Amino acid sequence: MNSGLPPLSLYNTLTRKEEPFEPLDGGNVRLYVCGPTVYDFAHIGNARPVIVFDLLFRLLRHVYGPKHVTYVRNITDVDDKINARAARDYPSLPLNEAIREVTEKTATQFAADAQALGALEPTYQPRATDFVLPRPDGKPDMVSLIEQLIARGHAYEAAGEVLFDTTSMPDYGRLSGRNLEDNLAGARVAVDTHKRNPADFVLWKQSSAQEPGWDSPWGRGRPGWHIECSAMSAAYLGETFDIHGGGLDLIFPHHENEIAQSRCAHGTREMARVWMHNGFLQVEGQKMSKSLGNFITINELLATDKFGGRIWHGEVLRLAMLMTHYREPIDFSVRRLEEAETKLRDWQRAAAGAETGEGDQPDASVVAELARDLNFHRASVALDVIAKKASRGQAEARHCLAATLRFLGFSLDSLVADDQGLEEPAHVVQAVAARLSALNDKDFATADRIRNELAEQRIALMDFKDPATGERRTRWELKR
RNA sequence: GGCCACGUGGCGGAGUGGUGACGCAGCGGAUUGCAAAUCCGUGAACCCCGGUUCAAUUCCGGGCGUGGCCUCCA
Repeated sequence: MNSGLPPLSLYNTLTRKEEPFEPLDGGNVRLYVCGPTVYDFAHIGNARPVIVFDLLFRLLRHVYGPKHVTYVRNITDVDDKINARAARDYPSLPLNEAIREVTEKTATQFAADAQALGALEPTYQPRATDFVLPRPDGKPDMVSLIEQLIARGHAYEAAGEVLFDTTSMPDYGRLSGRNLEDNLAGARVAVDTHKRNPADFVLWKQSSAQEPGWDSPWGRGRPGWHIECSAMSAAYLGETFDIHGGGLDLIFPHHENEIAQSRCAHGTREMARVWMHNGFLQVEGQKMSKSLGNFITINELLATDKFGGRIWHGEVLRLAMLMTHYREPIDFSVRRLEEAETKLRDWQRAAAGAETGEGDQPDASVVAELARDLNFHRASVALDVIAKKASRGQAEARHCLAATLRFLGFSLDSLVADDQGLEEPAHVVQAVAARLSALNDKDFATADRIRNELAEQRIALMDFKDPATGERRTRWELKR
């Protein structure tokens, strides 16, 4: 099947190698990525996995067909940070209502951010709170998973909590390359006395009357940090699926513990076959942190002048992220954004006027580069070759460039707009004609005045020679 | 202290056991009344020290530097 399409290979954190990708079921390729905890605006570090795994989603859809790829990105709406934020921001509301305010507002903002970054919506975006208790539809849930872990001897109750027994799993720590002794040696927090082993982690914990909680076999409480992803991935993708993604910081303990929970609860040999992790961001050479004052949210970048004294388009941020291979660290800077903007504008200029339609296919060489572990940078070099041809006037290349840009998640007019983006282009057309007429009369003062007036409306004029007649003609674009 | 990444020209960044793509910026030129846009051309780099090898930026070891993780931070 799919002969003629490039072989796809992906780097697998589990094996520390790039491997050929073979889906378990080519008719349903399954991808899970850890989504946001909705307690505050997402920062630009959070934007990277959104963009990287969107690119993977698009590539998989291209290779296997849009109907044959399932992408799940969860929303974590139960967390102690959410509780704290709710109590702080809505002190007059009952906690549960306050929590709902916080999670609704933040989830909506996140969806808007993701869209601005050119990311497609995942197939499913489940919320953790819908998967705590057993469900009418019988999909896996956290309480049932925990019961299963206890029944199979992988978890135990202690001091009102349910804990995972890490010694019950012989290869616990394989993903992160850790063993239990490493964790012991590095422990900097006093070991909780009710844990049998220092590395054991919480599956369920008690809630006080003031905290959100669900009635469970172990009393009123709430789920531990990791169990939600085990439940929601199983609910939509099954016990074993193809790819699990997230940030590098999640390898340990989150993904390690997810693997432990899912495999032990289901009695399977693997949870996901391929584990992919994106690298981290620094900002202007320094770690991003609130205390350094270089903490920047996606929304601030898109809507305020906080970074570099101006706003930036979401697609510029997208390209700025993709310029560097997804596993490499990125030093985020104004200069990087400027370069991304220049590049995207060049591509859009070269694609201007292209006719696009439904059945358009992206360029094969670009796809082939992406198939090599999402090597976007090499793909962009291939795209530059096409853009060069397009800007020389090859209509076919222009068409291909436009289709490929769309495939990669970029629009054709985010930085450069032609008359479609303008309500009344007639006055521009008129002004351009008047200027050309003035130029013919060598009336440069008038011509420049018209050009300046248009510039104030963010309309830039560019003269060029008609290739056929040699006459001067003028092109214009709306700068955004 | 333990584990894991990363370190290529001013900047971004790919890649390779055999004298190092490409992009941005710079510089020179064409075009232009001037600009912008476009086109052509161009200089410049593989953290340090050992080892393996006929040959290392690429493999191995050590060092230095940066970053991440080390039990509730997605």
